[in-house]
Amino acid sequence: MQTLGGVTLTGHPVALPVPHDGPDARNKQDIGDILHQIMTITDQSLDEAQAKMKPALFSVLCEIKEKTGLSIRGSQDEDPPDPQLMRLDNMLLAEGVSGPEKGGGAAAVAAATAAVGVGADNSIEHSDYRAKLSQIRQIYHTELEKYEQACNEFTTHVMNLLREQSRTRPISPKEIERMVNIIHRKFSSIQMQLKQSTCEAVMILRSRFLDARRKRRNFSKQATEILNEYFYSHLSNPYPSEEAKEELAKKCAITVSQVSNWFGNKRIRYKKNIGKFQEEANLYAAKTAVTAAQAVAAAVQNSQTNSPATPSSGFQMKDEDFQLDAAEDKNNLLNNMFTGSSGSYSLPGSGDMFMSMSGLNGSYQPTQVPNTGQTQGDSIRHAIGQSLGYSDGLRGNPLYSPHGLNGNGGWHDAVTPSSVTSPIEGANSVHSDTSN
DNA sequence: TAAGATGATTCTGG
DNA sequence: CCAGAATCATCTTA
Repeated sequence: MQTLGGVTLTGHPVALPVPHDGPDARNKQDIGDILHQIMTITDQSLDEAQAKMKPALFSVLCEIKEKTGLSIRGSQDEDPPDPQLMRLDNMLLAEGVSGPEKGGGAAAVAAATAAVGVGADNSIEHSDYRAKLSQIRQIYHTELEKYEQACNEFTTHVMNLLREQSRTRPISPKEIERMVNIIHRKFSSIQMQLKQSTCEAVMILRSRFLDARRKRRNFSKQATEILNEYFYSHLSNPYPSEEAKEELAKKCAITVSQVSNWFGNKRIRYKKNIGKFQEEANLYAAKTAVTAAQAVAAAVQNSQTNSPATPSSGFQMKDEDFQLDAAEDKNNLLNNMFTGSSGSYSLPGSGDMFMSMSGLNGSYQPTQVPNTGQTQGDSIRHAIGQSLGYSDGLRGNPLYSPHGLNGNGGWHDAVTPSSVTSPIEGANSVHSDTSN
């Protein structure tokens, strides 16, 4: 066991050699010996001593540092998931900026599209949106990668530095780890900024995209025609079913919600000013009638060759549920279709045709038909009523309203005779029908 | 360029 | 949630 000044390296005191020869010479020699001894001890074992002391000192200092360090920033070590960061992440994922590469953002485009409702001619805008989105995505990923790389580089650098410094000052691995965490936190806050600005960019892009959609475009003439045809041929109940809407949407190359919008607007505007729409109604009534007549003729031909003549053997025409009950009625229908004694024509595009035809020349009375010949009017009505199975209760219904509008609410309520402004329409036709 | 038309949105009531 | 009503914003037309 080496000693140093009477103290062992482990700190236990030892007895120094006591000189007992001569008082002076002995003392001198003793001191010299001791000094020599000390010198020898120091020279020989300083390194060894250091090697033994240092870890002890190191751990003590680290412990002390640890304690103070923990008290200072112990609370920061917990890393609760930042709600804002989570929101940003979710949004980026939803927008297709982060997440899988292919198809990313398609959902967002679809959502944006559905929210506004767009026609088929917007694929260019779609691709534009997608291109811009992928641009944002690319920038985002490049930046993210850059940040991550920088973060890693810096972390390694700091770690190396700390390891290096740990030779000369008390730095525990735990502290290095903590330092790494701090660096990561700093970088993640930068990342958050990146995510935030990316989100902003996406929002801006999206709002521009949506604004572009807001710029309404009139439907094509063809689409309006199809919609009007449907509307006027279902005037008593212009509420297309979901299937009908889908069909119309398909035909018109618009969305179902646009069809709904259109019908909503149309119902309101028609109801507000029937007179204004009368001409249009007549036009479409006639138009539909022609197609209907053609279809009926075709059906007659068909029925004559096949002659099923069963009441339930209906046939489908376009979107409407036309049903012919008997071959006899089909013939009646054909015979009477274009033979109104008043000179007006009554064509069975559908049951609602009567409503729009009512204002054609003022002579047509949809249900009562007082001034047309009883035979003619009745036969027409009979033929059509018998031939066409309408769900709106046209057939033989004395309460049938020419505009499908009565005083009971819904489509049948809002129009009072006074609101019928058309001079040719004849307010009493409405009135008489509804009051009957 | 004003007026009207029209598609979309928002609010409200059932 | 849906339809009606009011309203907005844009497009079309004279």
